[in-house]
Amino acid sequence: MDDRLYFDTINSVVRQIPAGSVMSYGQVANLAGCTARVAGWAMANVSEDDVPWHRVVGSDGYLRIGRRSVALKELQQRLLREEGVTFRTDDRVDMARHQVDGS
DNA sequence: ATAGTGACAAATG
DNA sequence: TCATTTGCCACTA
Repeated sequence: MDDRLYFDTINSVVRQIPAGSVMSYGQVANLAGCTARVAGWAMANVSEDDVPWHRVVGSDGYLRIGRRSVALKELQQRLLREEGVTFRTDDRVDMARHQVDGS
């Protein structure tokens, strides 16, 4: 796993997300110059502590964490709430308020 | 080299 | 509105 191609680029993009804001995987992917799947792969394999992976959510605002990792999902939700991110009753992020305008 | 998989997303039916 | 398909790119067996 030394290639990391987009790995580093994606990490740097995610690091620039301000606290209290979120980005969709597609948004990160666009800025990093790759596709949404690669962004998801990068988040799934992130191992550095300075990467706020919890600020990356699905384009529809849902916290998508595969393999039914409920604990991880709740962790993400908790971290976001600490930063002032508000959630709707559907357990999804209020994108209109917190999504970063990259374009 | 081929096939299957995945923390995605947009298009279809 | 929900379920399925397709496009996408990297990884693993």
